[in-house]
Amino acid sequence: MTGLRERKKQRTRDALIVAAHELFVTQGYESTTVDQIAEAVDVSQRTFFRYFSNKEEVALFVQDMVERFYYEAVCARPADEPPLECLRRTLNDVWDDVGVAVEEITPLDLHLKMCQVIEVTPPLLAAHLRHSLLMEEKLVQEIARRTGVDAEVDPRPRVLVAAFTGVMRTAARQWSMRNDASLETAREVTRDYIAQLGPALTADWGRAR
Amino acid sequence: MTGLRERKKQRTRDALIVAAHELFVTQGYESTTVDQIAEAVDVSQRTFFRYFSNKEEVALFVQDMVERFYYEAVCARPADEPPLECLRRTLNDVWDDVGVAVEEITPLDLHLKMCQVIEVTPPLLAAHLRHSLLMEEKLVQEIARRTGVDAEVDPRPRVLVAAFTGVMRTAARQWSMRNDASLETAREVTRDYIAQLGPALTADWGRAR
DNA sequence: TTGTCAATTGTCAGAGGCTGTCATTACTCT
DNA sequence: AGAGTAATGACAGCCTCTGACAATTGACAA
Repeated sequence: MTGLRERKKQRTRDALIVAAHELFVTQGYESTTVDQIAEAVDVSQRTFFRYFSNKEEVALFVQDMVERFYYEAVCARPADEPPLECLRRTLNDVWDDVGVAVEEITPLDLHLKMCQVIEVTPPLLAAHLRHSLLMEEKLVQEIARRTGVDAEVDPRPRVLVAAFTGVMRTAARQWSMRNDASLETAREVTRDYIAQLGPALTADWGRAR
Repeated sequence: MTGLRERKKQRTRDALIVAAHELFVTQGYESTTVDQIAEAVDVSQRTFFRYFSNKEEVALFVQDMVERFYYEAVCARPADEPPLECLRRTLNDVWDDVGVAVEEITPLDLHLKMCQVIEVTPPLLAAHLRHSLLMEEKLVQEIARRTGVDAEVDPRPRVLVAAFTGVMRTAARQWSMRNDASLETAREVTRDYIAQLGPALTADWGRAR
């Protein structure tokens, strides 16, 4: 099924991603031109734009893949789990597999550095947030399906997902600003933040954590 | 205090905003060129970019103002309120004043239509989300100050704000997709969604709303 | 009022992102 | 091997955005 043509395309795409990310990480996103990326892989600029509809897309490609990965893991869960627990446990279970999936395209190291670039580059951060919002909507539909409620009538699926992903994003952001950017610390920070979701909403913040 | 020079600038800026928003609303954001906007106000394209650093900025100017407005209202609140209550009540109290403040720049009608354009225009939505994130960070600092905790150590301010603003955004999004886009319905939708924050997070969704 | 200074603007040139078109090259399939 | 299709390269061109410099206009003091 995988003809030479398709393998070649795959390789070009991956090469573009890795070359682009390396340039972004070393000299910054905005001061890297598409011409440079194309030249690094020895294709024309026009070809670059046939693989990625814009410069943002190549920067966010791996991130988007990770989010799809998480979404699909949620869908594969037993339907009788309480919604919040489902989101939380998926996060925990899926972590290692994500690392493996990423490595098939780009070195994990490079990806983690790229995550930090995304956080500090306004147009990338903006695009990333928008992509996350699309994924949120898919999660809403899935949670609604699992619980048998209609998301257009009952606000709870949207509210739950909004709150949960909001906290996840915050954790990711905090993690990205540390100097030890490893998968392990990312996991810990995220777990800690999610655990605070309940306490943060209660009226009384009396005793600190 | 307000010399002729300054008044003139203000007028040019407002004219650019209104002209831009009218064009965006009628013919779409992406198919409106900066040249068209500049021409509508009879200034050069270069002058447009002296008032707004990019095309997005003129589209989001009023939105950003509204968010600043909310933030400042939060800061003006008594410090002994529980954090969640503070965010919730501010929302309720500030609503009418926002309408008045907007009218000083652009017709309220136009602004509400512009809100819908933002939601359905990818680059605008992206930039809007990013701006909201910056405001979130300011809210985090304010909540941390009021409650006397350190946001770099205690995750609760970030978690609370992330959850709260996440839900607010969701409400805004849902509202924007209705056909009766009035301030009043926006208020109602938002209030309803915020009220569901507690119930959505509990394990048992047993009885529907 | 008038002259000087500073802020605002217009004009021009140019880089960079992105798209349409068309000829050329590279695979696929019979 | 040869027809058919997909991928690519090479232009040309639009639009966003920036730098530089000259022209204009308001502010303010003499």
